[in-house]
Amino acid sequence: MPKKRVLVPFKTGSHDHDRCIDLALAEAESACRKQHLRFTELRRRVLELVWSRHIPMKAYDILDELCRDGRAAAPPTVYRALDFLLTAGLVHRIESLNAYVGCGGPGKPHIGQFLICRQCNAVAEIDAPAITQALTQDAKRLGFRADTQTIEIKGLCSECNVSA
Amino acid sequence: MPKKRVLVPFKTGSHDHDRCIDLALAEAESACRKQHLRFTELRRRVLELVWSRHIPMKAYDILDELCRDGRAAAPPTVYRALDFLLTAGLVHRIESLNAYVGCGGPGKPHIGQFLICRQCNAVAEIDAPAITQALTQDAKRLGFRADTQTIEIKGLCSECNVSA
DNA sequence: ATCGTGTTTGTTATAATATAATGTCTTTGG
DNA sequence: CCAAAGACATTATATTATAACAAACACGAT
Repeated sequence: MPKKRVLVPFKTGSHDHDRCIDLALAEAESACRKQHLRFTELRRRVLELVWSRHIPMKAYDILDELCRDGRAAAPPTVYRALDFLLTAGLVHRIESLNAYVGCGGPGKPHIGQFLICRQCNAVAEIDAPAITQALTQDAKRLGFRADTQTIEIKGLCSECNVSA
Repeated sequence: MPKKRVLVPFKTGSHDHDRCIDLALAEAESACRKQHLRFTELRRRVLELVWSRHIPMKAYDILDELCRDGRAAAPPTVYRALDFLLTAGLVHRIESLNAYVGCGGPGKPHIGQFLICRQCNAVAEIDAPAITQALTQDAKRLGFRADTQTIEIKGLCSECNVSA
């Protein structure tokens, strides 16, 4: 079984976040080229906005930013771009927040598990195949064929834990 | 470690569903009495509607039913009742569907994991402490103190699997 | 019993999230 | 270059959820 990995660690502290963004955009560019998907200016910008912090971004916040860019933008503008990014495996949707985060392991298909800090909203993405498989197995025992998993854990990240 | 349990099995086939409802209402009644919570007529009716099928119910569908009852009802009517039932541990919210299902193990605190059929929408609730604990443990290794978990698996239930 | 207090419900309004439908423009492959 | 498909713009509307305040009700203390 593949080993557990931390796909996106908590990054609440200061770090060179421009590098995170640049890396994500470069990976996206390359992933899209490989799959013959069009990584348009709009999609690139939306992905950049999703990655603008290590916290989930809401669709309407992204919309506001696009408008601030001076771009003609309405809800469908954002939702279409997000759909594309979701389908391309470049972002994940956090169901319990109606919000979106950048995917930490684009290219390699995986089922992400998310840790979400109640306090600072920081999100970490991990990939624990043992859990994925255990769930799939448990489901199978009930005759259920699992195809997608939504796993979102809320709590306090290490920094907020200390300060709480 | 407590053993894995099926709290609510798939019940797509025919069964005496009135018994499911009656049982759920009786358990709710008793749980509320124990905790000195008011199980009002409205709350009882909303719980009954949540349990009306083994599929997730949406807030506005519940609202429609309340109106059909002839009751004065508006969105807050439903959301307040649902909040109460959620807090009392009598229903669960399915985040990925914005919908609600009856809790299969009220009284005993637990973290439910949900299996949701894409085809017929049937939902089963299981309680697999091994998974809950593995996730809590993985989180802990990142300094994250988990307090709630959202686990929702989509796929095909046994019946839909056969007919698909 | 009844008064005061906190809880529950009613009511109106509005916020937040998401999609439908249609037309135009752009890209791409032939 | 042209045709077809894909991407984007635009308008309207559907869906989900909460804020704010008033009225009704339930319960304990007297």
